[in-house]
Amino acid sequence: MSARDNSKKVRTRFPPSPTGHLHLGGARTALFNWLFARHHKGTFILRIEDTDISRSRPEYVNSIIEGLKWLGLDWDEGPYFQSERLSIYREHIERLINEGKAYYCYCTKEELEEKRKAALAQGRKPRYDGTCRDKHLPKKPGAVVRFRSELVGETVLNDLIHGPIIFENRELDDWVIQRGDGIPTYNFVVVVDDAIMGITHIIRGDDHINNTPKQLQLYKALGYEPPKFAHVPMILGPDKAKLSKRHGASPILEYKEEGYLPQALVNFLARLGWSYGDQEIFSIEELIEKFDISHIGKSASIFNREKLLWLNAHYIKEEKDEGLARKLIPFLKKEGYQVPDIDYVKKVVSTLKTRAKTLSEMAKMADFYFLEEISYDMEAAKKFLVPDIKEAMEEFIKAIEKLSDFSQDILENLFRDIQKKYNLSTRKFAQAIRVSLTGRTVSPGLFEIMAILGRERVLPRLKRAIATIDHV
RNA sequence: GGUCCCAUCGUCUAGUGGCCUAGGACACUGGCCUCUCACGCCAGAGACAUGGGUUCAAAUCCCAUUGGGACCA
Repeated sequence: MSARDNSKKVRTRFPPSPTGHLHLGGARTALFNWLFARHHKGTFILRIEDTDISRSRPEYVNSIIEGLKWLGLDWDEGPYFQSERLSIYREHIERLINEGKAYYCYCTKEELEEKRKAALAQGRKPRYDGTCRDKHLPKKPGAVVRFRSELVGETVLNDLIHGPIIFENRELDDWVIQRGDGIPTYNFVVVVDDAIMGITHIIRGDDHINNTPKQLQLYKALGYEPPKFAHVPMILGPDKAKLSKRHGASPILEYKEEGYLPQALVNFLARLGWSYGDQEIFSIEELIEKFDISHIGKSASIFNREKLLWLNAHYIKEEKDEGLARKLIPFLKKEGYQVPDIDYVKKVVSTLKTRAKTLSEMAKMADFYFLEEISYDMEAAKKFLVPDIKEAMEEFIKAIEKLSDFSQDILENLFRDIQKKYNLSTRKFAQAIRVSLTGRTVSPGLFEIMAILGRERVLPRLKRAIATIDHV
């Protein structure tokens, strides 16, 4: 068969269950699988694990897909839906039963609960006692199907990240592979799908390590060759507990809303658990080229928003004005500004890109470029819009009115001359103008602001500032 | 409770027995640049969980302890 050929070509998968949005942990798992597949020129598969019908929601499927797309993680096959593959699972269950590798079990929940308590009371381990194991019971509504797991020996998982992990078979009990309602269980379905889809490498969270021996025994019973496993450490919150909402583990798409760039997130996620010497910044191409499982660490990592922010700032600085302007426009609109043409936004962006860490932050900083009438920060106005600068301001205005060329250099020369003439400190005069134009004491360079705003917006603001001097 | 995993600066990490007086990055502190802020540049502080081994030599190998996490119930 072609199984041998297939074993050469890498096939990975990302199998989210649509019971929630795509979060950081899932996104990183997806990224690692994607990178591994791309690195080896293999195939990346998307599979939606929606067998839990009660908790699965179509809107989560959409959200996950959109999240992956935004990050740029494209898949070559799928999305497959497990809910459409139930007959495949049923066939496999029947096969196992016929071969005596699985059996129907009539034990009720209550009975099992009692046995569990009894075992616990006697200091024994609470595991299935094998009541129905050798009864060869026929199918019956409500009966579960259990896997006949091995009683002796050991199952070893040769993990690509952790090395060999040995499990004593006697620690495993006859676990349920199909519930009373006829729905196969997670550990069963995963194995069947991965085997049928020819998955060669499973990269997943190390919270699955303890599931693996069960799955390994199932591969064996089913006669499929198991894939290679790489169990990646988890991402924890700042309190070292499993990452949850209150840690900022918001859905991936929320990062988009907050003005993060996908490259930043990808770079951040890649470096969380994986490293390449001292390198911190990686383009997608570089990640594909350099990614390997052997440099994935073993210990859990904590989500560190500061570093994400730094990376985002980095990619904002790196992005071309044109592209950045396009990305910024939705954020400007969200702030309620009237947005003129893209050329104007491009200029705005060029002055803000070293100052903002996110696009939404940038939009907020940009208010004075778009608002018709700015509002003063009262402290700033009180401090800098003072009588001392009034005359100089008036002369500055007059000079500007006469200017034929409203460019940065000209404006700066003019500013210097007047500042000297009136013996004002650069700081004092500049801050007065800054407050006049932006309402604040912090902004991009004065003269670039003026050149962008243009004379028609600069003059009224300066005049208004003079008028307020007497009132503040 | 049982099983399993993990352990280097606050955080992400480099490190695969001698190159380690432990390197880089974020954050932090100081300085330079400067019209403010930011960017940039320079400098600084800051870690091998503990205890035993093994070895001429251990962050690195082994064992125990402690601490964290996950899975199964």
